[in-house]
Amino acid sequence: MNGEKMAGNDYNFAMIEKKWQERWKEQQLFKADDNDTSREKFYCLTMYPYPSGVLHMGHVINYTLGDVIVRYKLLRGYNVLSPMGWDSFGLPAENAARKQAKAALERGEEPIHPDRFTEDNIAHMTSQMERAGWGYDWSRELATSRPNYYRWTQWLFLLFYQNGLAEKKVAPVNWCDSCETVLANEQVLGDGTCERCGTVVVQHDLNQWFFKMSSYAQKLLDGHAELHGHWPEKVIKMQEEWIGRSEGAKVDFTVTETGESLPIFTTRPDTLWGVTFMSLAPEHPLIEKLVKGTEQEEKVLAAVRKMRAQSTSSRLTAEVEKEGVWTGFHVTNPVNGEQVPLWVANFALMTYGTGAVMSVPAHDQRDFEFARKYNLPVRVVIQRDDATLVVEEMTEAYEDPGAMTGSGPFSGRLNTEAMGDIIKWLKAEKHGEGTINYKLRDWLLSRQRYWGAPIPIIYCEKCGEVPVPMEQLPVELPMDVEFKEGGGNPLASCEKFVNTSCPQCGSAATRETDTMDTFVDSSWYFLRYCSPEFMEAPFDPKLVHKWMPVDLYIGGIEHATMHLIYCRFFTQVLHDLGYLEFTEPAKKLFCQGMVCKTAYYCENCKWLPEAKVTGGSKSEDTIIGGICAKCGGKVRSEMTKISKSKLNIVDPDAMMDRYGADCVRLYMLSDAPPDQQQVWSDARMQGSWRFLNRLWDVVTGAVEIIQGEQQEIPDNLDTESKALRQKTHASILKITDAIEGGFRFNTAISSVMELLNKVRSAKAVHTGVMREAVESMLILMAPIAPHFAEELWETLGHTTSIFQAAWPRADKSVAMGDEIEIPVQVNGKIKARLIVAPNLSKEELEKLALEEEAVQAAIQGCEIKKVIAVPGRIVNIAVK
RNA sequence: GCCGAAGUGGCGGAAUGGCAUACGCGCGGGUUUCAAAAACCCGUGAGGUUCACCUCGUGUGGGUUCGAAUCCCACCUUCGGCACCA
Repeated sequence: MNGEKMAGNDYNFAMIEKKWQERWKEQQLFKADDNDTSREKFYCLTMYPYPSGVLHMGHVINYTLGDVIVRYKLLRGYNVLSPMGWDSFGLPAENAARKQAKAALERGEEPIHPDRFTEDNIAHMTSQMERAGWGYDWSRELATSRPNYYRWTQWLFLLFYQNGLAEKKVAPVNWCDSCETVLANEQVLGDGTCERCGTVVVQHDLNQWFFKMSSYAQKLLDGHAELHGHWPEKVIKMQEEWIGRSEGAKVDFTVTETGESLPIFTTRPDTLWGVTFMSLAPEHPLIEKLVKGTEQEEKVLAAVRKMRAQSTSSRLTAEVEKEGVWTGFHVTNPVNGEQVPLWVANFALMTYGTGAVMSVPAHDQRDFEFARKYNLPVRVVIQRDDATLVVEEMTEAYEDPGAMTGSGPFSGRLNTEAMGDIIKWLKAEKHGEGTINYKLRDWLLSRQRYWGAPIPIIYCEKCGEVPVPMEQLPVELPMDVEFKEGGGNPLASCEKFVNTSCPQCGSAATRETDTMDTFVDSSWYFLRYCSPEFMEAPFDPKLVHKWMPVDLYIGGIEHATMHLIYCRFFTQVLHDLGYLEFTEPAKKLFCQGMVCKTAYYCENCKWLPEAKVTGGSKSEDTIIGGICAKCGGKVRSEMTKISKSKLNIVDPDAMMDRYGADCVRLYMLSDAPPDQQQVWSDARMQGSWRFLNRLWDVVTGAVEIIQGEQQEIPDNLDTESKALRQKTHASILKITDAIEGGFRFNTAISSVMELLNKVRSAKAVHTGVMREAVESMLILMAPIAPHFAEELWETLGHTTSIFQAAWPRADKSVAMGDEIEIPVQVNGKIKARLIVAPNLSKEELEKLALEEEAVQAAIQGCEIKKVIAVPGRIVNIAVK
């Protein structure tokens, strides 16, 4: 059972782990008590998984961390809420159905429905989770694809709709050809590819559903104040950048020829007098309107089409050559009445500001490059103080502070100082006003796919867009729909679903066939866990009040600008609508590191599994100088995140078969702090295994000695017993600190190892001291290796679960010991060591240090300048 | 380009102003064994050496301090995020 590498007397993890998993289930160890008011609550949430069917190492580190903290908090006496559920809507289930639809039909079978696919996966992953020993209150389990959950997702959509926070509008949106759906801004990566599948996203103007998240930009930023110190600064920073606040002014230009208003946003109103042209985004609606019927219409529209065809991605990278076309029109600058040409430029973005940019080539690098390319004038209105800018000699824009020139009433003033006055002046002169702009856009939530929560809207010819009455929810997904590859959304072709009657007037109407982004589902699941059976609303306010906010949220940093923004947005909206008393969903956020392992790459055969690398020599866990078994080419190695595509995956099931769940859990936490990258190493896994077996041997070996009548620990212990007792108490202190001060389980584990080494080398210690050491080790290890600790706890004669024991309390004076070693330095070099009482005074330390023979020798013939004695730490003698 | 984090033995890492390299891995030696594995014990930063001793040593160069891996300045390297956002 234990695998070929294990010796015969290794502990039998398979039997033990099963036994305790069953006991915990019987005892309902992880049942959170809604009615308990005596214990403090602790809501520990780990990001729920998409039920792909199998656990991967990312899940293992995430859920192990959560479970260790849950068990630690149980030992500290908290009423812990540790729920688990499934992010079970989404493309893979639907794609699987489509993919095998044809083959199934040929066999005369129905393809596997996404619902069955999903539920089967959930069943399998649940058993994997139980096997890993992760403790959840399964009575609160939820799956977002079940009607009793998505009914409330729909309810929340309607709530947002009723409050003007959900709307359908035409906008330029991201379309992924491979996923056959639109995507939210947050789901398009920096390089313009789909976050899910890597396909380059294209832009279309489409009529889509949005949540008005942009109106929460400031609130989302303000909320960070509460999160500083409790969320990783990196995540807060990423959100700040994503929200992208910038202060500036809105200034009203007008189209000279037509008198139409054309507002712009600028952060540099101090350069308004240097405007020499205006740039419009290619998507700007004004372009078509203006050029219609003019002689340049064809030329302008052709250029605009070309610019729009460039994907978002290439438009967004700095290397792309600036391109533009003159519309034939001009705009009038309100500050000086000047008329400057109106251009269309590929670097102007419709999705930021007003889609129109005032161009000041002397003081903006983009405008400068554009002006030089199209021979547009450059005018200096900010002078540097160390030299004089001369337009003809400039090779780049001058963007630093300086004195304003040729700027009407502001000439002569330092631009940075005048900024506030300029904005006041603009307002007084009715040319514009100070304003704040954000990069954050509205959240595009509709998806042209089947496997999601249907958007509960009906379209009626008479009444228009009509929300489904809340009491008619859920709008259920029809089960008998047809899946076929490239067949579009099966909902749209399901007449039974589409055709309905108007809830207002009763006449024939059609349903919205788009479903919601799965990030909508996950924006409120933590609320549902508080009252999973509640049937009057998405959550029971009383229970949400009891459990929320989440005390600790654990998950990957990849959600920094997706899920973690969305769920904050939902929480703030629900707060503003009076449903929640708090504005932030999670008090503390912890992001675990990636699990990495060596991957191998051959120029010809691409990524290789380790088994396909031959020759070379193995150093640690990496083959160096190996050869590709397929083509004989050289293989290079790279330490990288475990992933299917790089063929360096580790199968958690196989590891648990071989070493047991406790050992895998222990290993995951042993090597590095959990927020750092973890390096997977089979060799080090063996180290964890050895440690568990040593501990097992020590405890089982100690049973006989300590099982007799319990002995009080006397005051006059022998030296060795005293030393062990001191180590025990010092370890408890150190381990508790390591966990409380940032979940540094790696140092906690090494402290237990040190204590174990001490116990092992102890010859004849007092049995009370031995019992204290051994029991402390077991409780300290219980969160990490729970089955193992339970079994030994029982072996020691305890009849209740170790998780009903209390976390050990350290006596600080015992932990300190009676004597400590104090190094004595001369000019910073150690010359001697003193063994003294820990509380020995500064004066006595100084005296003892100077009396030391080695110190005397070292300071012979020198003049003592200063003696620094730090009680309990060090003595340093500075000499000349 | 901008912002941030990090850089310590052969390796993962510990020490956050006071004994650098805890703990573990690996490696070397030993015990046990017919043998191997496992287990156990000892050793393991580099260089020197008069071997119970000395010198050097935490990316590089400076600085502050009695004392710096830790604080400050500059630089190098690696990783991460952002990047035509007006």
